[in-house]
Amino acid sequence: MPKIIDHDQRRSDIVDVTWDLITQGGIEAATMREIAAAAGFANGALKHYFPSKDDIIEATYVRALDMMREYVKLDGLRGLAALRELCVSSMPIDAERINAGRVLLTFWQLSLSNRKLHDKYLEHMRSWRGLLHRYLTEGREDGDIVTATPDEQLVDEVVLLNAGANVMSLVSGEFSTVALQHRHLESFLDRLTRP
Amino acid sequence: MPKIIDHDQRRSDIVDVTWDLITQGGIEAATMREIAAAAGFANGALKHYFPSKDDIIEATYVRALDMMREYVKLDGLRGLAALRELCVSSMPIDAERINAGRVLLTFWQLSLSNRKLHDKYLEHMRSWRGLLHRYLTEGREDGDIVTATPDEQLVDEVVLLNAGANVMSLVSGEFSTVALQHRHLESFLDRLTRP
DNA sequence: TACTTTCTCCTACACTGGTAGACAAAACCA
DNA sequence: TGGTTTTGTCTACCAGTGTAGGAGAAAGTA
Repeated sequence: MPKIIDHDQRRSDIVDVTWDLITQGGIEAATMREIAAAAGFANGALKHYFPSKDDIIEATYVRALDMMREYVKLDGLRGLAALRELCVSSMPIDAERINAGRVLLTFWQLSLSNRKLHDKYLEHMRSWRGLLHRYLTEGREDGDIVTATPDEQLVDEVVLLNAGANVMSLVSGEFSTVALQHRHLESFLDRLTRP
Repeated sequence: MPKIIDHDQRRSDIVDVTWDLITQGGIEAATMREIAAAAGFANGALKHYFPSKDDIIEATYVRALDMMREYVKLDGLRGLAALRELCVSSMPIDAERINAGRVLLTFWQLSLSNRKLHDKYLEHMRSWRGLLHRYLTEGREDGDIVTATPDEQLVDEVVLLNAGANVMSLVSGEFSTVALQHRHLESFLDRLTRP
């Protein structure tokens, strides 16, 4: 019997390395040779864990979407409080999240010519928007949220602000600061509580 | 004397073609051979008009930024009216502008590893934000804009909404519709007129 | 018509990418 | 200890890429 390797762990390590490469040098830096070298292997070693490069990329994409979910800690929260937590923790407010934004930017582009990635993103959006809708509804039930603006518009506004913040924190971070992001969110949340 | 060619016209044609290729297949589709073929030439014909591929890409980038400026028709407008025009016409509200968003998405990514492109974008942002600031100031002078929210925050909100809309119209256009974009802007502009 | 300059095409070159396959190394079981 | 199967290395291949250079075509002038 041969050497025993935890394949899932290996795959996870490879995705870690791919993530870092994309973070630092974009998708162009994530070549098979680079990924293998950064993971401490020679060129052909990855093939036992991923059939092709596309599979590595896809796994890294899934990691990015999962990570956005993991940031959110909603233990027991509901309504307006949950909404606040969801919004704050999905904005690019620290170095790690800004890196995640870079990965996201990469995959937005890839998903425009890759149906599988695109479908994954749509599913992610559906679930994220679903959460936002739910907390808005709860907030209205609790009487905390009383604005006349329809929920659909509110949800979309959060999504646009989030996507915009992810882009701008990368591309013009000297203008779109973290402090401004917090102000945007406070302004948004404040509006919810007024008719 | 040889055949007379308008070099500027040629360069413009080449940029047109490159634009279309990026629009349809992303930056990967814009290879020298593809660009030449789509422009009706053979491989080596481009070299008389652009020294290298990077120069074609850069020229296409400049075109993208110029296009965003050209959309805006501010004949004689000032203050709140000018602000409205500036906001509306820079959102991805039709097919052509959505295509421009795709080009923008490509260049956001490129500018992360290309100082020259990055500087160009920062300059563009500076001028765009400057315009927004100016119209906000005028609007306050005219008494149309009375909100207590500071201008810096308002400017950044427009920028984030715009960037987010550009991304989302490409990646999840079925959620972030053009109708919603108009609603976001109306909501934003309406807020300016209230304390 | 002949000449000169520009433009265009074609081929080639150096390089990089993903992928496949042969072979060596390692590790566990009998 | 020996054998078997996985794991890892190395080399090679093929398809692309940007770029350079040379040969020919085109076009205007003398």
